[in-house]
Amino acid sequence: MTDTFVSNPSFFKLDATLKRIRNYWQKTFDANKKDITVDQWLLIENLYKHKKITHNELARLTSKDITTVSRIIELLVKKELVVREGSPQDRRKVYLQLTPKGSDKYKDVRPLVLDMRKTGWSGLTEHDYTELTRILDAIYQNIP
Amino acid sequence: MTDTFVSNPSFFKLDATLKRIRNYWQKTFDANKKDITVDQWLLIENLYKHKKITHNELARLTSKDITTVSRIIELLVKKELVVREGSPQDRRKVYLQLTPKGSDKYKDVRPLVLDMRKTGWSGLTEHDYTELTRILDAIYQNIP
DNA sequence: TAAAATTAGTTGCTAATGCAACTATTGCTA
DNA sequence: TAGCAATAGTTGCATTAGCAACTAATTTTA
Repeated sequence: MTDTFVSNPSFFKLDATLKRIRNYWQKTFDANKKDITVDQWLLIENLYKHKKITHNELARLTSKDITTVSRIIELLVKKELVVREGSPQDRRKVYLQLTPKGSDKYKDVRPLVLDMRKTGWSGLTEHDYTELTRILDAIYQNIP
Repeated sequence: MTDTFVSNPSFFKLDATLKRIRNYWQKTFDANKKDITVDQWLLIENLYKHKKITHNELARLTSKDITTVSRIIELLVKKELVVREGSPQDRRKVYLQLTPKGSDKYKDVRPLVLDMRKTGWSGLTEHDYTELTRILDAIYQNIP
């Protein structure tokens, strides 16, 4: 790998792309009055798939800090989309679950998300997706 | 593009990779007592390259909101790494410039950044870099 | 079994993000 | 030229991020 290559700002491009996607998603949520943020959506998506998990597990699944998860969940509880339920076996643990309202929110928002993913990937191939995944995974693994 | 493909969480992977990189950079800055954040570095890097620019131009160059730039600059001014200088021609404009201390900071931190980029890309080829750039640019352009 | 270490989660703090609303200045236009 | 629109930047607000320090509960170990 040459020096000119190394000096190229890939971090910046990653950051810029992600910000653009995040912004597009948020604007679409807002325009459709979904009353939800992008990261709140990510948590709801994972809670829908995994039914009943703890803050810690949700943090691992979403690559978020547990403090961040804790605070986003706080907001979702206030919106009555999530309930917390202490574990009787291990009283340190708190299980999280979508409420019926939370499940409805998931089903309501999901089509929008699929549409936006389609938009982002239009003109690109499955091979492109494989390549992106491979390269990002490699970078991820390279970092100590 | 198939539906299974579209439902794959590329946003999440981008987010996770970027967070990992950012975290690695910040920890390296901290371990070497550089007293700087990743985004503060990005602004310093751009100010070093462009010498004398406004908040607006810096925002465009870094893909940041102008309010974000304004506040990060505030911190850099407090650290005496940047000076603000009003334009006599257009009194709305404020030009930004690195102080000598700011230039020194750039030269001091830059080797660390080059090293970290090398680490992130180890085992990958220039073609991989080209592919990543191409795919991210395509996604960026796809977003309305 | 008592003490120490680990684990789950919360709270305080600082920073980055982006929208809306605001001030100040400049440019445009009727 | 008076008035309106556009531009540059700041401030207020809510959200996400992550580290450190903390409480509470459980597990390990001496």
